[in-house]
Amino acid sequence: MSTELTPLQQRVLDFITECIQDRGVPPTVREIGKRCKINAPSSVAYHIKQIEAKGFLKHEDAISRGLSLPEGSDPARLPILGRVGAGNGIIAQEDIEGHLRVDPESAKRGDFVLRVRGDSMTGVGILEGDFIQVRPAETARDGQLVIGVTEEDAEGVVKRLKKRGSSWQLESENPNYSPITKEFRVVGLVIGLIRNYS
Amino acid sequence: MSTELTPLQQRVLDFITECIQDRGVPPTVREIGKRCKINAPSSVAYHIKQIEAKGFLKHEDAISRGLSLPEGSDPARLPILGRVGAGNGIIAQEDIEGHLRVDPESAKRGDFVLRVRGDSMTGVGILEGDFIQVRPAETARDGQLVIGVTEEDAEGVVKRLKKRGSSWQLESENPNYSPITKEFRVVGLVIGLIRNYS
DNA sequence: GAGTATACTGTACAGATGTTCAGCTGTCAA
DNA sequence: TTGACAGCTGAACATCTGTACAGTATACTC
Repeated sequence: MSTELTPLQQRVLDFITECIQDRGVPPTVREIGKRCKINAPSSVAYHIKQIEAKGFLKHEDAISRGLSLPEGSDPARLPILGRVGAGNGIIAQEDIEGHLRVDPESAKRGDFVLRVRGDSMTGVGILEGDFIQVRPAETARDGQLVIGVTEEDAEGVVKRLKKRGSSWQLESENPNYSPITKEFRVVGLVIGLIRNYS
Repeated sequence: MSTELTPLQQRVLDFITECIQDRGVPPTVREIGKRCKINAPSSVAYHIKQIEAKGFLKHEDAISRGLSLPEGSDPARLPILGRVGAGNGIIAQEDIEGHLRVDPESAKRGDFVLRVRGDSMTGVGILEGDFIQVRPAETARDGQLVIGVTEEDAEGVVKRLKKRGSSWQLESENPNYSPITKEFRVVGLVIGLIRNYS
């Protein structure tokens, strides 16, 4: 059995998700059939079994509307991987310090969260203590906010990637800091920011 | 009719909440009756009507398990209420423009999200387009970031509440803006910030 | 051509389910 | 005592609902 959903199964699952999220109540097999142009309730039951077997659905037998979305369909749970130096900080060891949940629409598998340290990016509203959502990537475009790592000491910093002349560098958004011009590597893109005022 | 729930109604609501959150499927009137020692399904229906009338429940008529928690009961899913002027903007009509999910640990019932407009708060890293998580409140302490509304035109702005001498004012974090000294009202506290880089 | 798997259809049915209705019980104020 | 009201009961009912079963159609393999 494939682990992928067929287009029809996807439509069924989409409809179930829509009902649960927008209406709060899961649909019945007949409601699904009506919406997805499946005439027999037993056909719908058949598909539900398939979808459940593939892990995209939880189904309680013999309970009306006994459909629910499995764990992890809620806000995506991203690991907090340590602090990132926005000044001269460090991506700490990859110990997971905790988890932060974010909107699943803006998260992809593999994303992680870093905590900002230092004030080198205050010019673009990235403050000490902020959580930054990072999407692993090895390349980036000119001007993007990235997580950079210098070869020698594996420091990790939030910076803006900039092309100056023929060479690339990592620039701060704070006049007190000078750009990093020595060899570095891009390890991820900054795609989100979460801040908590306590 | 009071706006408070009776102890029994609270137990009924707790059970419904428990079912929805833990099992994913709302209970039937008979399941509620069994758990809450109410023998007649019609009694349960009676209580459900009460609870719904008090605004703690949504109930779709004649639909099995047609119970769901009203907007805002899922602390993780906050309504986006419109834009908030960080410069001279406006809290738009309370139309819900969408939803944003946040970490449930940092959300409470009643929280909502506003989108920042303008650049008056860039000094503290609040940029145009950012989403701000707001907790409704009518009072705040000196120095807190708040959502303020001026009496005359119901404008809503993100500002810092400050006491200057004997009077309070709303200050921007951008030298280009002057403080709001005319009469205003605090409607909420800024407790979080979510930014998406696209 | 035979066999098999997948994706359905149509029907039937037992049980679940929301709702209605008539009536009961206790409390509280007039 | 009376009346109003909230809370509850029990029975009945129409409908909803998940499931089972017996088939059909198509595609693919052997």
